[in-house]
Amino acid sequence: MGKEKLLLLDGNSLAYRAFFALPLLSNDNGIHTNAVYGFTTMLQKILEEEQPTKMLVAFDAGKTTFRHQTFEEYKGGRQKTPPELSEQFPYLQKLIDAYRIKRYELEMYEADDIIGTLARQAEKENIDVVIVSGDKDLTQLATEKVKVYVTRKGMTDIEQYTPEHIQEKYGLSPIQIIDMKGLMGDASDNIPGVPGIGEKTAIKLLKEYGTIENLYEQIDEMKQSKMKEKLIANEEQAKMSKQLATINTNAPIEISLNDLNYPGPDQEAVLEVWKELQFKSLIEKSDFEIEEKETATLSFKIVREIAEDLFTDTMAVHVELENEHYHTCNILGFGFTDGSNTFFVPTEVLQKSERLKSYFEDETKKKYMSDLKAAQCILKRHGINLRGVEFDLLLASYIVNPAISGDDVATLAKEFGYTDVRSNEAVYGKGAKWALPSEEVLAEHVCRKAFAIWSCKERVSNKLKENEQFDLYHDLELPLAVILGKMESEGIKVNISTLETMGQELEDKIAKLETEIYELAGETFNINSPKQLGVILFEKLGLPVIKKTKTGYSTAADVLEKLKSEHQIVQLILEYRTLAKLQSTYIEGLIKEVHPKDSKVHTRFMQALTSTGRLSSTDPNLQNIPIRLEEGRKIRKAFVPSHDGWLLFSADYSQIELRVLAHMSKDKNLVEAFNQGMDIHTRTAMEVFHVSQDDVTSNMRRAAKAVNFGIIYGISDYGLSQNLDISRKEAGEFIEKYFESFPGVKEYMDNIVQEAKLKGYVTTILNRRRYLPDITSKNFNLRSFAERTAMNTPIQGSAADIIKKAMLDIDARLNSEGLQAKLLLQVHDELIFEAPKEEIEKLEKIVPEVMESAILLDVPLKVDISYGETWYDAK
DNA sequence: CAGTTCACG
DNA sequence: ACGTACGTGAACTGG
Repeated sequence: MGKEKLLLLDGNSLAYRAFFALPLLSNDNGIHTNAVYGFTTMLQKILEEEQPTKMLVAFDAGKTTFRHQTFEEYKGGRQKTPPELSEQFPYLQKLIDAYRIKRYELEMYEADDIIGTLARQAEKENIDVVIVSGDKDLTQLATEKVKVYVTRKGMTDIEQYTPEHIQEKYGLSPIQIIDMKGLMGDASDNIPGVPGIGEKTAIKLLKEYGTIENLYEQIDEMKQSKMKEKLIANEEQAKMSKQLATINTNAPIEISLNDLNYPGPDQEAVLEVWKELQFKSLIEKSDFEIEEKETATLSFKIVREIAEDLFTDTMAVHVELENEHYHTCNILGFGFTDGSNTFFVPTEVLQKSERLKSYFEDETKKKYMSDLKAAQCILKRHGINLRGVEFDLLLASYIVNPAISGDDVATLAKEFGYTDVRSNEAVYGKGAKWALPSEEVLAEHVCRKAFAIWSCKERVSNKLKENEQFDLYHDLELPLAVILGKMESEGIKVNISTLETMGQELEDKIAKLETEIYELAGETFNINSPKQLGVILFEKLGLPVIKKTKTGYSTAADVLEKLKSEHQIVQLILEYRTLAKLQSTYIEGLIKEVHPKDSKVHTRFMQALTSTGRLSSTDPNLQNIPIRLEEGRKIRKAFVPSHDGWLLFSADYSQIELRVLAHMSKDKNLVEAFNQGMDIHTRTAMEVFHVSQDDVTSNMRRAAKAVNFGIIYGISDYGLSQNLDISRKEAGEFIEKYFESFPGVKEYMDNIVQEAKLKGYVTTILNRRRYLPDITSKNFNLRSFAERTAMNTPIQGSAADIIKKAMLDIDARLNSEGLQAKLLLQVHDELIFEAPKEEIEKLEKIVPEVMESAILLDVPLKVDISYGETWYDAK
């Protein structure tokens, strides 16, 4: 057997050291990871260099130790362990266990004493010892056989304290370190020492006298000095300090050297912890075999004839799509598994087999999927009504953590520790290189996705239950996906010729503006290029530079607005921008999205994307169709009902976010304002400007409105000053006055930021979560951003909860009333329907009633409705 | 593919 | 002292 080597680590001091040495990293779940990361890098390095045969990480047990009996204030005045560090200890322990390294702590003793005791025992057995710590306290243990390593700056930079090194550095032997501390004290442990004696003096004295005891025996011979007086006056304290600094090498440990054998890491377990903490760089460069190992084999069949009993009662089902545009693309195949039987069904079977179709439509056959909405929509195009979906990995993952990015099964499954799915890119290639692989390869890929869904279901569901989010997922998002799918499949009709006519007119106007702009500029250039435009405005024409971007001059609208009076060209550019935007995005862009078959646009509502719980809309985005300016608003004339004799019907929540704020903050004044049914901006103006309702000018109301927005966004004086174009001081005064009038809001905002710091996340009315790891950042910008987010997300997210719930309720109600009216669009606080004229009267009553009672708040919800022949007229 | 701008709530 | 309002998507430029 080779030479034994014992490696002893001081867990607490290393964790502290790493925590303060490294920036405050965190994973997607908002758990901070820097201390564990630093510890890991140090550990990896030391394992490689030292190749120990025995190992132990020692921890401090509790607050009080035997040293406190000597000196009550030992380690007094220490800052409490920051919560960002405390939360890391469980992970640190998990990691150490994964390495199969022994951990130990002992009541009333510190890690130092455990280490000292074991070091001396090992020495007697002629075993080499290496001690690693984050501070120098342990250097007193250094001998011929015991090396003490202390980490410097980073974590992997190490200073070796051998007796020779200590001799060189201090001119003392290791054991004299204790005497040195006795004389000079140690501020971090609150060891007093002798006041007025520092490192230099202590070393000088010890070189002469050897030990504190010896020094005091011979002190009479010392020549008179201030120092001598101090030493005499503090003899007791010096001796006590030495005692405190002395590591106990005879601690009553219940662990022996034989228990410390180190068998090497459990690589799989270590990787598991690294993945959880997202130590991506470590995973990549680790020589652990796991990442490279072949994914576990999965046996599957390719099924072309559907037997009667092929489908079991509960299965994971995956519908593989050509691309993300599920309203237009093809199905590539189907994967199924019930955990023991896994098979692939080629797309063609859909035409041939009634059984496959009825399986999808059979409500009693429970299906676990990922992105049920996509499957529902594409199957609908094949005349199939998907039913019985009980689990959706995409939605469940989103509820667990909306920050999880990526919507393919491989990425999602990975989040929950299942890695045996290849990326789509690896299977198909990307961009121009995209190609269908052989059926065998495709089948395996699709089957693996189904298997991944099956494997993750339990874990994700448990996580949801643990977070008390199962209801949000199961009773809100899951049924909502079905409704959104219906809305998307239904689509909204677009009158292309209306758009084309508008496009013609725009083209003329844009051409005219172009010529005028070139004339005023004295040359032609690309007006759409901020870079070229900047040169014209700020160099050639010499206009004052108001704002800069990273890359040059800002030519954004708010800047140009301020330059209007400086030069005629500015106004023309603003007009050009407005029209060019309409033309490219809303005329040309929209026309491209109209399906020729039905003259409709079928947007995709992204249900697992935003960090607040809102939906988003793409291809086309129907949530940002112009309305604020009349020119743009006319675009809405092109959106029409899909049948003659039908109308578009719109219902929108009035001030939903401020009402949510009133509810959540319970601010008396704000609640009262809504209960009285007042115009909230006017009311805010009355409070902030101390005037009566009749004396509120339109400017005051405008300012008050901006303040209200600011409150929702997580107010800052700077932001408000930018918005209102006033000084920061004035903006600050507005805010102050607002908070004086609505103290409950102030209190709520303070509390929510506190809560976010404590828990690492904020929640909405229906317990949707958003993690905010940056809330404890030392970086002002990151932290401020997280604080504003903490204030905004519960408001924006709760409003999203409310309208989502309303969509479920309205869908149920339309069905139960047997109405033909169809919900088509959602625009954050607004629902758009189409309905036969004859149903309008009913809708006028039903829709507000249902929306207003979706979730009951401490203040009433108010819904305004309108309808007309086009979306434009539904105003 | 990042940066800028601008449309919406 | 720090330098931004919150949440999105699309079009365009230019490296």
